[in-house]
Amino acid sequence: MTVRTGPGPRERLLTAADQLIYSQGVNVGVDALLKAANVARRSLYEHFGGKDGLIVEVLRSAADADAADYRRTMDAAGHDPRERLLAVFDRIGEIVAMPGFHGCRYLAADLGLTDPGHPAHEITRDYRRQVHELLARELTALGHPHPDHAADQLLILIDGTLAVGATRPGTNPAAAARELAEHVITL
Amino acid sequence: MTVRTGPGPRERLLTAADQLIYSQGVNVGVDALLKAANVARRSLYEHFGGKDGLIVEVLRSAADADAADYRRTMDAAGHDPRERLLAVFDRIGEIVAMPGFHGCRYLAADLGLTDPGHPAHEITRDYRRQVHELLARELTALGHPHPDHAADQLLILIDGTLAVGATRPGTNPAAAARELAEHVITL
DNA sequence: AAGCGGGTAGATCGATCGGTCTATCTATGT
DNA sequence: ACATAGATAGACCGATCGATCTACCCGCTT
Repeated sequence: MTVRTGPGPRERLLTAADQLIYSQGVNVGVDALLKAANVARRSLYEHFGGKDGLIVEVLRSAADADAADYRRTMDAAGHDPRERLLAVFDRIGEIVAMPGFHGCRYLAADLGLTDPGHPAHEITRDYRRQVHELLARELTALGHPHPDHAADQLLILIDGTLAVGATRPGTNPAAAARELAEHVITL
Repeated sequence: MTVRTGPGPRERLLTAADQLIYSQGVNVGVDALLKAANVARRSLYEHFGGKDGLIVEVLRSAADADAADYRRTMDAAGHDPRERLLAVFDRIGEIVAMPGFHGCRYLAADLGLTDPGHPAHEITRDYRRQVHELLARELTALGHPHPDHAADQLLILIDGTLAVGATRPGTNPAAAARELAEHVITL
């Protein structure tokens, strides 16, 4: 039959760890993760080799989801590269306003994992490169003279918005960043 | 005589913790802090009441020092508000380029201390308010129509620069941010 | 000389950390 | 019917966490 079978331990661990690691930081205890996922201790080490492996996999799938979210956001904004880029900042405005938001999870992971050799850093680096390329592509389509440089600037605005959104609640950093993004785009 | 007496245990703990907490994160062990400061265990609890008290005091003194650094940077740039504001981004460029830099310590503290009630959050919040006011004052002197809003934007650029400087080594985010800062100022 | 406050050194506490282990249960395939 | 793979529950490991405690030592005042 193989029906009515809910998500397996690997899936449950990933989704539970995704939420718990973001809300509690990368230093959450293994016990808390297992309890939240309702998974046996052994399953964690079978599927991920350890806590670090789980962290890496959580970040990887989150990065895929977030990159897809950006793509979806841009596609929903039509074909004009200007609109597609500005839509990203509108979307970030929504993200920052979501309850429970408290900063960029990738920056949090990088800051929380002291060891520079931790494999999680590669994931976050790749994710940023991916977003940068996403932005640069639109800027190129826009005919921007320096798409790479402009993408750098948009990335600064994005990271700044996420940081300010986490640390200065009540303000609307996404709207302020969007204005600057318009200036970056308009050239 | 009371001479030739080096810094006391409180001073040593503060300076050692300042470096160690930034380089290792707020989760450094108490043992590591004591060892780095060459201080008896008891002294920590006598002077700061515990690890949390030490963290708070470290952040407070660091915030004072950083705010003073911003003021000094602006004063060294002369009296023109434009020059004074742009000098901040040049200074941030230096900071980001310093060996061992790996992000804004205040954001790292906020992200590392999960408990929203931790007293350290008040310190970081006050620091940001302080910087915001510093920027807004110059913008007002510049005759900017919306100094508060512009200060918000400069703060986004600053936080974004620090984040990108930490996560995308090799790039020069301060220079890119400075261009956008010029646009914010020029109105 | 005596007393005292501030400092050091280090044992010790219970809790928790990440990780390994054994034992048991269950569903599947043959 | 039986064997096997995958999952669970939970004991257990050494290490480390933050914090408390005792014992000692030094320099100062009186």
